[in-house]
Amino acid sequence: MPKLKPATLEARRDQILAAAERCFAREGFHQTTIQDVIAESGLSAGGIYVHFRSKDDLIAAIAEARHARDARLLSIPAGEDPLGALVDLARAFMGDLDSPEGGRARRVGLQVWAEALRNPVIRDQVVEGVQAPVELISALLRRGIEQGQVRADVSPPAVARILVALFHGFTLQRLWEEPLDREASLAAYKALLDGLRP
Amino acid sequence: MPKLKPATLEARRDQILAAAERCFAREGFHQTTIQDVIAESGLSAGGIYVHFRSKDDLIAAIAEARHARDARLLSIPAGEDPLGALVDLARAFMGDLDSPEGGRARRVGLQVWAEALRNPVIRDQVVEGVQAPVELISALLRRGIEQGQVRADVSPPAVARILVALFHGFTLQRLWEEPLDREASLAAYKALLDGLRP
Amino acid sequence: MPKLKPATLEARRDQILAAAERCFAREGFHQTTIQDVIAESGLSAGGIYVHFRSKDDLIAAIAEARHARDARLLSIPAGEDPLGALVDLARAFMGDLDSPEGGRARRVGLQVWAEALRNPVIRDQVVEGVQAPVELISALLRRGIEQGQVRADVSPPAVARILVALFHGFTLQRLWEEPLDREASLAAYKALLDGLRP
Amino acid sequence: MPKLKPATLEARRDQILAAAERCFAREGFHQTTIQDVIAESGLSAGGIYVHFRSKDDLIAAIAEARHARDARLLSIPAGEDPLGALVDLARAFMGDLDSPEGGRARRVGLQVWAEALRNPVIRDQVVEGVQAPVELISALLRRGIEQGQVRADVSPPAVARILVALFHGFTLQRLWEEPLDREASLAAYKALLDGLRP
DNA sequence: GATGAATGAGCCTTCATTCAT
DNA sequence: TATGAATGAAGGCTCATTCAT
Repeated sequence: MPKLKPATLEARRDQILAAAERCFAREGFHQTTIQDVIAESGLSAGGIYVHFRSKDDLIAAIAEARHARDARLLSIPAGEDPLGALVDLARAFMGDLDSPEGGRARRVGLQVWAEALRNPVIRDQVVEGVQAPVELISALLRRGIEQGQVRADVSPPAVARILVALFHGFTLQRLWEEPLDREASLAAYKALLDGLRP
Repeated sequence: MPKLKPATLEARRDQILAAAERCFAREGFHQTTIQDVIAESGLSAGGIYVHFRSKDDLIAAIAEARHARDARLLSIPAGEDPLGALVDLARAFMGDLDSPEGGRARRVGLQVWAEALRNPVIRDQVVEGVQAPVELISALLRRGIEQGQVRADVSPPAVARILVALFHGFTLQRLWEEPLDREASLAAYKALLDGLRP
Repeated sequence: MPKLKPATLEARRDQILAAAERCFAREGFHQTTIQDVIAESGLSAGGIYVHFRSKDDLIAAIAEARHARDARLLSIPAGEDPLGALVDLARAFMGDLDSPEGGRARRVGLQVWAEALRNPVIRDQVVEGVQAPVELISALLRRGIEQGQVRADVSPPAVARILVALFHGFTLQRLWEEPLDREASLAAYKALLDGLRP
Repeated sequence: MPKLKPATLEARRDQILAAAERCFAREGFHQTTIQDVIAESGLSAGGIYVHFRSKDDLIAAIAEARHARDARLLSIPAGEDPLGALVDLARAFMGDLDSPEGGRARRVGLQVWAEALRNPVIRDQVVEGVQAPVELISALLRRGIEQGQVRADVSPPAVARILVALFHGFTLQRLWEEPLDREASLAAYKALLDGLRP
């Protein structure tokens, strides 16, 4: 018989997660101290530990949240034209990348990518997070092949992986604040996609 | 006027850098302690500080070394066929990625990419490190356009950026030890490059 | 004027004390957390503080309870034979020591003995707890001297203290789970008591 | 090739142990903070950890030191008269108890006795520490039986255990600063020893 | 009265860095 | 120069206690 309503508890947890995300986006996991999160969240030292067992637990929760967010982004479904859908996907992706929330998520995402090298749990999460877009794009390509809009001599999953890699790499350049011309990038991307036509 | 021969000094420095690289590849910058580097290098605590002013200085040196190494990789020159050169480039890149030394360098590289978000000096280094391949590939593409092997309606630097992004993203997937079929990946890459033909 | 019936209040208090005794017997005063007592008692954090002002207060209550229990054990009265009564006393003492409840009480007792070094209130309690058996045994010995069953050249309180010391030391060995042969110990004890005969 | 001479290192270790003993004698193991030991020793926070892995390690070392000290006290050998030797033993024991150093050792000893209930390593040490005097006294008694100075119907180890218990219990009363008359206590002890005569 | 989330002082420990030898 | 014991400022976390519900 909990004293606070579960919703309130959940809200507190989210409050901490949001504060942690801001901190982690700013300073990275290991340069952020629990004190930073405390200050950012407005709670007290012990308060964090009511909701998270340890700093690592908090990091895991953040990684998990980012993972869930990425999955949500993929809901962009395909229309009639698979290659057009791939362009739409890129456009949506770029749009999210430029939003403050998306930018923060990506900054944390890069920390997660790096952390995946040391933490098997996070690694599995990251790999699983790659799997989903690969499968979505593979499905689009398979449909394109069936419909004769995509050449039949390419392996859909291999191309899908390459395209996901392209998105990831683009994210990196965006995070480093390199001068990216969005439309020129899209045009270049479309040119490459032309290579998939029969 | 150092008492030891400069060569000996340089050797000591390299010994520390090599040890640090192994540590950083294993645990990341911030989870690696100076004690770890000391143990790995076989030197003493004070000994490190003769050659590096601080841990940050050591990290900067490692980042710089990685930067230099990347630049060296780019020496693969282009032959007559620009698009063929892009394939050669990818092949060389993949080969390096699979070598133990290259793998370690990339693991550290991912740490550097993440660190670039917090450290302006490293960020500039990383951006500069992207610039070089972008320019190399741009040059290839420009030549291709001139020679009529590449369509004229694409922006060489934009395509170059996209291709570099693709390499970066591919590196990530490789580091996460996802199951990558090298030849299928190359075939997919070649298919995309076909989109650049006139 | 409490709203709950005093009996209920008392029962809650005893419930907490019983839980605390189990915890203290297991882990000692300072290694037991209030959380441990809460978990053991099935109550809530705040619930403890309705009945005890602080952890120190709880420790004091436990020490007091042990003190009261010890006093109750002393009700073994003497018969006609003072030296025989001393043997009966030892037998009763050993019996209690071997009971689960007595064992737990002694484990806490040892914590109390240690705590007496730092806490004057507990020290006074402990000293008072020694006083009682010393006086009981002194009285027995005095009677023995009067009746000619005990040699007259010994100081009853001094011998009594020594005998109480013997009991305390025996308790220690029992708590450390050393291999003690009860009958052999009693025989040795009786032999020493023979030294008190005229 | 250590920088400081091993002797210096050992001295530092002893300096910490001495400071820790003073603290532990004053406040007990768990109420003493590492900060207390630091302040008492004059070292710095990290300095402790060069010589001891953890607070528990420090406690173990103190317990070990006490153990070694106790063993040293036992070197009082027996002369011709076993019962006389038992009196000498008691006298030496009391003398040590009254010395400042011995008092401190006993205060820590009581903490060790209590800790033995929770810590198997310390328990074994304590049990071993009891074994030694038991064996010494057993040997005395056996010799006494052989020489006809001690009655033959008692079990030497059982009596020895009882006598050690007596010493332990006496120590407790001394630590609680109860009013003990040394000569009266010795007389009472001697009276009990008379019970061992044939 | 009871609950349990929250508080915050303080604990043990780490670790980059220094400096006497 | 090299050594490694020592420094001391944090860092992560605990836990006795409180108080809004």
